[in-house]
Amino acid sequence: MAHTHSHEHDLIDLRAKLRGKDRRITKPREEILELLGKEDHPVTAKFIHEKLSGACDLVTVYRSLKLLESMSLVKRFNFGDNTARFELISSTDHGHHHHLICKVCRTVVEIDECFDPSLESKIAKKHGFQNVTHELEFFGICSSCQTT
Amino acid sequence: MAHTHSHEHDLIDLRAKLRGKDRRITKPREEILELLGKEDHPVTAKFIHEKLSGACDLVTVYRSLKLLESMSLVKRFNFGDNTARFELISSTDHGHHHHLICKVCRTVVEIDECFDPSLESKIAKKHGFQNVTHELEFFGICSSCQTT
DNA sequence: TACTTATTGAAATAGACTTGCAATTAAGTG
DNA sequence: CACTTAATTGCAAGTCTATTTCAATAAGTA
Repeated sequence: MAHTHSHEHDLIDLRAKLRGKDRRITKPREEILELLGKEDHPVTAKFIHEKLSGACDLVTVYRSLKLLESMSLVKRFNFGDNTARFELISSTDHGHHHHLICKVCRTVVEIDECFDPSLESKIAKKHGFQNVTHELEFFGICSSCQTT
Repeated sequence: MAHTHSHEHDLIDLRAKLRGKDRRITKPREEILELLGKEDHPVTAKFIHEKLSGACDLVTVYRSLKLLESMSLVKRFNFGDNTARFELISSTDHGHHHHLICKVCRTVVEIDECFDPSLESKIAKKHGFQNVTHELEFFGICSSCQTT
């Protein structure tokens, strides 16, 4: 999702969630969060590390992302290429949305649509599961990559 | 999906698809296909290698799976744990179905339900994509793992 | 059977991610 | 502010999945 709003809110969120948890507000964590606020699509740890160009170690990026994910500030996505991608959880959709990925050029489009939630509850009920969620991504060939 | 039918068909399929393609029918390929025919859920390359206990190298399992996938005999799934899982493509659903995975014990349930295909075509049209498909998996907590 | 070449096994390599540990630094306290 | 404590970082090393290289092997064909 495009984050056209200020990122102030995310940092305030970070501070609030860290406080009183024996966790600390550090520069890498703030920088990563700020960077994610500027991105329109999920990005890899490597990408973040390169964008931050030496501000911190790649290991710290991995560790920070894991922490931010556990605090529900960031969501992890999997586009099937053995590389985790991370996106800031927006307050509007609470991180629940999907993507349309071009199989050729890997272009990513953010998707707002989703199927009816009744399907999920139906499946949960049928198999006795609780807290059922889903991961859904679409794949196809974008207009630029179509051989006409 | 449970494969209660004979696996003969899959082997015939393999032979047919390999023939005339400068590809060979080998023991590892047949054994992997046969093993997959007996499994009810997607399995990892490592699992296959262990089940075949030394019948062939793990590298050969990876290579064979990639080949079988390219021949549309096997489908690759991703359950979000950085490990590819493979399942025989059944003739009934052409490999298109989903799973419900317990976040605690990793139990897998095969799911037949899916959302209305119109959602997919709607998304494809909206963004100018072609050949749009999707990957969808459900996650939750199974009845045994629920803390009552 | 002999030939051609796809396939295999073994070791090396690649890439994403994690872990151990000493050095650093955030944040509370006097 | 100085001091203390423990969380955090950086670096090196280690894991784990998967791929590549290349000589040896074996499938399919004449």
